[in-house]
Amino acid sequence: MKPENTRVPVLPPSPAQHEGCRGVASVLARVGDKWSVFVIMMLFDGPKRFNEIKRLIDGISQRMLTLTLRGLERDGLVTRTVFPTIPPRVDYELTDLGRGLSQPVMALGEWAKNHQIEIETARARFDGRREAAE
Amino acid sequence: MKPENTRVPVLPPSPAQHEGCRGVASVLARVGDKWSVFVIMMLFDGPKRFNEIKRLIDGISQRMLTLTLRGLERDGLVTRTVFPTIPPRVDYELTDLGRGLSQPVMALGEWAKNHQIEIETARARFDGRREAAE
DNA sequence: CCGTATCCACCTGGATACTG
DNA sequence: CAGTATCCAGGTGGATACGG
Repeated sequence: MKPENTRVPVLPPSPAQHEGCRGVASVLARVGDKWSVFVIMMLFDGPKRFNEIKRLIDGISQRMLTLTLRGLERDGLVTRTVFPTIPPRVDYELTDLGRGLSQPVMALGEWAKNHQIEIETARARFDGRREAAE
Repeated sequence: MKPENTRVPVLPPSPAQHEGCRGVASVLARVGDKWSVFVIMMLFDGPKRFNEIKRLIDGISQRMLTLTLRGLERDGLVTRTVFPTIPPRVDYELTDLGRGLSQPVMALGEWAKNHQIEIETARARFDGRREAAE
């Protein structure tokens, strides 16, 4: 995984139709990759070790946690500090940038929590109506 | 596409470790699916027709727009109104719920636009350092 | 115009095993 | 403990063609 593997909708030939949607997409790709947001939330209240995060999220594979953390590190959202002790110890911490991003992300999370029921209801209704039309 | 195909990290055995992350995940899955956010943003300033949206986003395939709109409709975020004219005409519009969601989404978009450069810089630095270690 | 259906390349992400 | 490597199933999304 190196450069711009996150292929993203560039809204191509039309120039600046809604102002800088290109950059939005690249961040949204981060937010949307299933694990990044969880990691960000876990790191919100201070630095944590690798396995600590792994335990907290639980369900994430070692591989995915590594990839996610690397991605966040690459984007300058978290720092990785290695303590050359035995056994090795690695701390991950949100950068200022990461803490900044966590604000709107948390807001989104809040909204999600508060409207979760409405969405589930809407889904049930939608699926119900589809079934009625079998 | 019907029920809960959006498989989501449930943070399984540990109960309520950070309060309702389950619902967060399901919304984030919507937000993260590469196109939903764009559609939401396009619909922010009023209802639009199918091909109108398609033209605005441009890069999205007909199939993906259909799937995205269905998903948003299922979640109660947009309404779909069919005018039985010839040729047929279908309008999509944000619901109140959808407009509510668009707030934190827009906030996220704003943040993305404002910090796009920092992230790109961080990426370049990260990739550069990796290359130096070839 | 607004879709649905089909096919298929690619990517994501889990399981597992192995190193420093 | 903190990774890396490999393998592989399943999902995602583009292209294309066709239907109402």
